[in-house]
This record gives sequence, C-alpha cells and structure tokens, in this order.
Amino acid sequence: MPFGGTAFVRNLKLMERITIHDVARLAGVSIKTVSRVVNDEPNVSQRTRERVERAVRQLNYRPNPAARQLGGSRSFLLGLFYDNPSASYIINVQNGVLAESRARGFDLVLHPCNYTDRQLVNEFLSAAAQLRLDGLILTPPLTDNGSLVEALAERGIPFVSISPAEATPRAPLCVKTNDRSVCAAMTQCLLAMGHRRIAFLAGHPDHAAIRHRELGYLDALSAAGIAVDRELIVQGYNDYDSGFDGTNRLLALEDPPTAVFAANDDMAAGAMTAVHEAGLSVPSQISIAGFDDVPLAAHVWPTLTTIRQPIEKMASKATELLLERLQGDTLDNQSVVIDSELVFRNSTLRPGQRRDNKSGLPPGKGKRYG
Amino acid sequence: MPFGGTAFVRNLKLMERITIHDVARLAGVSIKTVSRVVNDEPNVSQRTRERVERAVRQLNYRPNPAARQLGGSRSFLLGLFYDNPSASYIINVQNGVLAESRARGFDLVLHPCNYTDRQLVNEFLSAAAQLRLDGLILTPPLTDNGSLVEALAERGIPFVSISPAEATPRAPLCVKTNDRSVCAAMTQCLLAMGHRRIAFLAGHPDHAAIRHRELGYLDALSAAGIAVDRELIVQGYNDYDSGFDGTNRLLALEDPPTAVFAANDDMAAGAMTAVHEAGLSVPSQISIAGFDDVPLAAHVWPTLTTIRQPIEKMASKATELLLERLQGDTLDNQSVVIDSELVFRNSTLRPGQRRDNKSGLPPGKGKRYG
DNA sequence: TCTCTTGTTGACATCGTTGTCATTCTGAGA
DNA sequence: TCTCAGAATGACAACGATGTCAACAAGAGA
Repeated sequence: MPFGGTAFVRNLKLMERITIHDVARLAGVSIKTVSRVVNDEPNVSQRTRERVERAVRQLNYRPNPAARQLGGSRSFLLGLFYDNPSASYIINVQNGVLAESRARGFDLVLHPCNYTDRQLVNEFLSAAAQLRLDGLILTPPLTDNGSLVEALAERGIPFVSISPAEATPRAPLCVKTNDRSVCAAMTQCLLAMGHRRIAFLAGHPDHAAIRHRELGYLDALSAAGIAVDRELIVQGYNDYDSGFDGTNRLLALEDPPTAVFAANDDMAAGAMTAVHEAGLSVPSQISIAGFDDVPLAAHVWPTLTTIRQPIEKMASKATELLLERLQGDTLDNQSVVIDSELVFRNSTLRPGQRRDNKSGLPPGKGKRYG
Repeated sequence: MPFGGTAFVRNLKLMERITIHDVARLAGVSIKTVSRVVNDEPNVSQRTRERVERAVRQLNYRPNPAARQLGGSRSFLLGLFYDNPSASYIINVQNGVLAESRARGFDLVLHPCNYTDRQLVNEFLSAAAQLRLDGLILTPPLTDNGSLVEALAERGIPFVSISPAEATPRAPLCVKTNDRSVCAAMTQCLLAMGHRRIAFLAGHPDHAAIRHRELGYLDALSAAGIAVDRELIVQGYNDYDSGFDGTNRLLALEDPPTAVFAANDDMAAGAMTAVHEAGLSVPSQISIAGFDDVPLAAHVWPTLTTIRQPIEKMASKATELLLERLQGDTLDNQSVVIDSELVFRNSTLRPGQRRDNKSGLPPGKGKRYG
C-alpha cells in the first residue's frame, strides 16, 4: 500500500478552526495588526511583523475566506468561463489557472456556458455580482464576443483574455501565442520537404484567433513566391467531422494536395481518416499537420506532426496578470505572447518519399517528441 | 453577430446587492422569517411563506454565500478531488457534478491531487477544514485509498465515491457502472463473431474498479466453455504506451489472438498502433475493442468499438446522493448502478472476414454510433 | 522643551446571514 | 371563560474577517 499508513490521526490541529483571534493572542497584538501582516499592508514595524508571522506559522493559520468576503471588499474568487468542446484544452487551462491562483490564496469558480446564448451577457454580470467575483478569465470564443467585453469593461469588472482575436483597449489584459508566425514556420517546413500543393483546413469563423493561423499559412506561401490556390483552402469548424468532410473535398480535386495543414488537431484527425478511407497512405502519399498537440495527436496512427500550444503556461500567465491587476501594481495595458513550438512526428514526409527514415523531420530542423 | 446585441444595459438590478433586509422590508416580516422561508424550515404559516416568496422573486434575491458560510454551519461548498490523467473523464465528471450542485445552490471547489503523495490524507483533511467543505466527491483511484476513506469516515466528513472498488460500510455512498456484466457482454459479442483467441489488456492494478472488467471477460469465456489462456491476459497501466507494448507482446506469441479487448480506450489506441505497425489490418485481421468511449474512440481509424460509460450521469447521481445525505433525508447506505452500453464501430469484425459490410456489428445486436 | 508630523497600534462598527431564545399568537380542551 | 401546548414570529448575538478612525509613540524641527 503506497499510502500514508495510519499517521493521519496526528496533526489534529488541521481540523481545529484557528481564527485571527488565536493568532493575535499568541503574538500579543490586536487582530487588526494580524490582519495587516497577513494582507501585506504597510505601517507594521519589522519586529511586530516577525512576531505575527511566527504565530501564523505556528498555528498554521489561514484566513477564513467567507469572513474575508463578507467584511472586506474582495472575494478572493476568480471565475473561469468557457465554452470549448475540447476537454484537454479546458483541463490545461484549469490546471494553469489553479496553479497560480491557489498559490495566491484565490479560489476558482467554474462557469461552463453557451456562447450562442442570448442571455450570455446577463449570465456573466449576474454571476460576477452574485458570487462577488474579483476577476474573470475568458477563453475563446468568449473572448471575441464584443458585447460581452464591452459590458465587462463598462462596469469595470477586471478580466483577462486567453487567445483573443485582438488586444483591444476594452480588453487590456491578454495572453496569446504566436499563431501566425508558428503556422508560417510549419508551412515553410512543409515547403522545405518539397510540398508545393499544401491545403489548409481553416478554423471556425467564430473562433477569431484561429484566423491568424490561416494568415501564417498565407505568409509562408507568399514568401516562397507560391500563388495561393483558393481551392486548397477549405472552411472547417474545428471538429473532426469538418476535417473529414473538407479533406474528402480536397481529395476529389483534379489536382489534389500532397499535404494538408489543419488549423487544429481534431480536424487533422478527420483528415487522417479521410485519407485512410480513400485508400491513400499517410505520410507516404499525403502529409498531414495539425495544431494544439492534444493527447490524441500522439495516439493516432501515424502519430501527428503538430504545433504544441503551451496552454497551461498561458493560463498561468493570464492569471498572474489578472492578480497583479487586482493588486493594482500593473500598467493598464498588458499583452503577453508565449510561443508555441513545432512538433514533428510521423504524419509528414517529403512527397512521394517512402517512409524509410521513419520520421517526417525536415533535415536539421525542429525536435522530435512522443 | 450571433450575440445578444446591446440589451445588456438593461436589468441593472442584477448588479444591485439585494440583502435579506430588503426582502424582509418588502414582505413586512423579520429577516429571520425570510431566512426560514429561504431555507425551507418549518413553522412558517402558508400566508407568510407566500408573501416572502413573492418578495424574493420580485427582488431577485439570492442569499450571500459568504454570509451563509460565516453565520451558519454549512458552507454550500463541495470539493471534487481527482488524480486521473484522462481529461475527458474529468471534464465529464465536472459537468455532471456542476449540473446537479449548481441547481441546488452549491458551489464546487476543484482539487487535483497526487494519489501517491504521502501527505494525501492531511491534504484532504486540511482542505476540508480550511474551506469548510460540506461534502467531498472522490473519483478513482482516490476512492480506493483505504486510509483516506478511513480518515474521512472517522471524522464524519460526508463523501461520495464514484466507481470505487467495493461499497464498504466505511464508504456508504457510491455510484458505479456495470463493469463486470457489460464486459462479459462485449466478450460474448466477440465470441459470437467467431473469435476464439481473445486477448485482454488489463487495467492498472491501483485502479481497482477496472479489475471488474477483467472478471467480466473471464465470466464470458467460462460461460462459453473456453479455457482461459493466461498468455492472452496482459497487464497494462491504463495508458497508451502500455497498450502498445502489451499488444506487441501478444502479436509475438506463437498463436496470436484474433481480437484484443482493452480495459480502456487509451490502451485500445495503443493496441491499434501496434497492430498497424506490425503491418496487420484492423479489423480484418485483428479486432480491437476498448472501454469508456472517450472522444478519441470515434476519431481514430478505424473507429473503435467500445463501451460507453455514462460518466456525466454517474457524477450527477453521485452529487445528488451526497446532497440528500447532507439534508439528512437519505438512508445510511446507498449504492447506485448506472449501466454502460456497448458501442459497435469499425474496429471489430468476424475473424478473417473482409470489411465488406462495413461494420463490426454482430447480427441483430447492439446499436451503431458515430 | 514643545510642537508637529509620521509611523504604529488598537477599539469598534460592519458585512449578511444563521442559531438561540424569548415572545406572541392560535385553537383545542377543561 | 380560562389554560396551555404548540405554532409562528422576531430580537439579538454570533460568525471571522476588513475598514475607519482615534490614540499613542517616536523622531524632526523650532
């Protein structure tokens, strides 16, 4: 049994309800002074501060969140709002947010919602007011809902956006990744492998940040002096089915592509199935690349060349920005970019080349994984 | 733009802070009476009750959770504890719990943790005490940590287990699925398809409920009068890699299996890759079945025959049991079973049969999906 | 030495509920 | 009519923090 044995009976202190009064008594000061120390307020002498801190440690004191909310103006509650069908995306965001917020004594309230709901804005305001949320964290596609952002800004409700379409003055805090340039890099690599007809499965039109991925693809083509063939750009909707359907349309073209670059991994998985069902082989006849590096990407056959988006890190950073903003020691506008990276696996290969070197790695480029 | 337009300016009432005093004033009663009505306490006359309820509706009053926690003995907070690598599993659990808890006015605190941590029990007790959690929800493999369950039971902390190994008297509340019988059913179907050498990729030994799946497999074999070949049962660890490795070992046998039944979908995905890499085809040469019906299952090629576990429903039910227990109107022991169902897709087929009917459906059995 | 400023500390009201207990009603039974 | 149990109601003190403001201490400047 790998567990802690029966030592759990000890440390009953954990169960006692230590209040600010206990700490004050032990340190020989008033409760207000304890409050000052705990909240890092100024005007406490060094000696007193240390005495209080010792007492806090000794009693393992943690302020009661409910009392803090009730008495004070802060709630120590953050709201995470999402409407995103990708479980791994959400879990990563949650983990990133939790890591940062918990360390700073904030708790998290989950708020799954429906971004097409007419009542969305009211739902937000109501939740923010009822629960006294100190700040909100928005994920795509909620980040791109103009009236929502406007309503929050107007009421001065602090919030941070993860991967918004644009950093607007109304949404001053955001964290993004280098969608455009990293997609250009992936496209360049496909070009370097010798592909000339590279298709692109575009993302959902409501999911604005994803459009940057298409722009990166176009950047690389134009930099390479390759004319854009509109037939090779297919509208998708971020899901497996649209990747499947779109790829079938591509395969039916008179001059089909030798590579398919999908704006996310789910669509890439759909593309893979379509290619398989057409009796073609990946990567020796058609190369496929995705975006996100969801767990699926390493678990399909062949494993998927993709782009790893550092979602958890982005979520941590977003939370950090939000908390700094709440403490007031942040400049008004702050937009942080955290880079994604290329991950080469087995779904890409020089066109027509047999899978002998067993990897779609372009010579001397990128790293291997999984 | 599919959003709600600019109507968000209305309903400013949402932002006002309506307290119990406002309601009391409007209804012409004391705050205590309002409290009684809101909490469904006895000894309020029908007329008064209606008057108060009308005032509550009229003002859109919702009790302040912080004040409730502080003043009363309940916190209206549930803790969800998990250490499970499957994102889709966790999201489903979260959604199920949220649906039920939110409707009843409870909030949820997430607690990802590490089940091998020595401090696990202390972490639990500390979280339960610090946050004043009213009840805990445990998911596998935490459900099977004896000292943890013991510690919670000893302190009278209410909790409910989802898919525990066994319903013990110490863990009186639990929700399970019919792992054993549904796995027997799947095995029977594989037998009905004509398979005689069916391998089983067993689950992680720490994840006790998964052992029931193996028992179901054995049940079906013995019911069919087929001797168990221990070579065909391979120990896995619930992850893709162990499914891959285990299947490679199976393929290297002198008399390899014609079907592989994995105790979860991740291992099944590993099995699929191993079979592909060996140059064999699924399902025409080897059939594969999984368990869980994670999104991946419908997104690999060929799509995976599996067993759909109603995780969200199980989580809702578990939350319901817990909340009833908190209200005191539940019997002491309660164990609910919610059935899983077979999902036939394209990874199973009669051995040696060509994929002409395009489905692994056994004649007249089960349903098709995805 | 006295005043004034600034830094340090504590007393006390407050937040919005619930819990306790006293009080007031009500209707049945004597 | 009177009594009295039990139902209905309200007054008021918690709960455990923060915010406000007054008091006090210490050091600077006159």
